[in-house]
Amino acid sequence: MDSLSVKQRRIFEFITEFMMENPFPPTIRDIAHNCDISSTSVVDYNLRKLEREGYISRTADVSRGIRLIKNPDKPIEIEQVIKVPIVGNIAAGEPLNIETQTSYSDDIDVPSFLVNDKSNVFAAKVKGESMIDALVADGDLVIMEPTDNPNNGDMVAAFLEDNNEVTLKHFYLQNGIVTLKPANPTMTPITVAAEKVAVRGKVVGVIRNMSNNLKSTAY
Amino acid sequence: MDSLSVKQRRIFEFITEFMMENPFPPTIRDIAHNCDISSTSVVDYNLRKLEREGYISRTADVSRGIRLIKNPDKPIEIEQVIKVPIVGNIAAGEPLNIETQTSYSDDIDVPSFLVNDKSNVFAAKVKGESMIDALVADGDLVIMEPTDNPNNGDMVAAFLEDNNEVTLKHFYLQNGIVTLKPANPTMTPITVAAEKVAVRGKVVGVIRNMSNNLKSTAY
DNA sequence: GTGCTTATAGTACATTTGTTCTGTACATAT
DNA sequence: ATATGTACAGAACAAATGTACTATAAGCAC
Repeated sequence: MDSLSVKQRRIFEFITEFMMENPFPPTIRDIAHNCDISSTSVVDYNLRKLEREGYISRTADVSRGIRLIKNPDKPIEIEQVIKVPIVGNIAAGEPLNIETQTSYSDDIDVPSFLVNDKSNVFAAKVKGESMIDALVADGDLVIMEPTDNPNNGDMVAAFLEDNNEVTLKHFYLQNGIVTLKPANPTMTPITVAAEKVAVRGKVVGVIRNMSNNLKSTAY
Repeated sequence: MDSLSVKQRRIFEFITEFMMENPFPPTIRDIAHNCDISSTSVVDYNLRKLEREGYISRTADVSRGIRLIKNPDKPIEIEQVIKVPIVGNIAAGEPLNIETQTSYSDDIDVPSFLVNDKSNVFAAKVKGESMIDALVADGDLVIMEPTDNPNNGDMVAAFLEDNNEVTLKHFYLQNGIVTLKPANPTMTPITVAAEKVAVRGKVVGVIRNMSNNLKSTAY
């Protein structure tokens, strides 16, 4: 008596479909008609069960007072898109200042599967071809999660003191020595003392927009 | 008699707020109480005006049958996210069959700025490291717009008859000869006769998810 | 002034819609 | 067999809710 019956699943599915086409939930009778149920009481009966099991929530005495809580089939998808601030540009030779998060809300909508319920992620636009060894092109949008002690193997945005530049590489720390490996195996890694490296964030995603890319990459 | 009155804006705003907190629109009386209107007929009167001006749409005889159409203050933001089907994998040596768009709706939410109001775009997942010269890594999601005659300079998914594989390259056609240039300038281009190349689609975006990338790219 | 439109109020009505009650059928356990 | 719980049907009820009608007041044109 824990899982849902066929009818309950059918009802839940119908409510989901209905709410994709309408900005309001169906009525009890809408459900009855569409799920081949002859009595409103049966719908109520099954809705109570759905509510008890936590799949929906209802507001008493309110027409269409149904809220979808969790989906029995698909994994719970709260929001399919998350707003992420664009904090600036990443470019070799220029520091990436995350603090300069000015009030102008230059946000971007990022698919939630890139962000995995982390709340403090941010985005930066890559300027120049200098990150090409990390498979990141000019104009790419890099989604990052702030951290200053990444795990080995993470792709990070690292500030190199000596070169005075931010670079995207895979991070490996061993015995106080940091090895930064490019994503492209044909390029050679960089090795520096840990004190000379400041990790700004860990890359969780890259978005490349080529739909209005007019520049002919002739070379 | 074209623009909205203060009360109409107030009503529109309340509906918006209400629908941010509830999965259903307010009733006529909800609006009356919250907008300091004493009569349901006045709400109806103003809703009719809002509908005439195109800000909302109503469904007759249906409780809470209000839909928000456009916002008088903020710019219209139709959808910030677009569902795109994932049609399969791109991998060297395997054909990319777009036709195999089975009913299992394996869709993905893509930020609309990648898709630029094109409706028939699709996505494919890249398998293997063979596209690395196009700055595309294993596991990347490639967003494509179907076409068989791309413009010069477009990044395309091209099927090479001789090699029997799909590859991502910049496309250049001249005198019946197709030149496929990798995105990475250090790699060398491929030159083939036009008949030997079948372009499947034009790449409009790339999405890379590294948030749960557990494989250590050790090499 | 008259006539017209706009904006509002009050009220009544009809429909929509959630809730409840009673009854039946079936399976399962005691 | 009796009891119990689940699942459903039908109907009646009450509350929620959209719609319509009438009336009043203010502004504006003529």
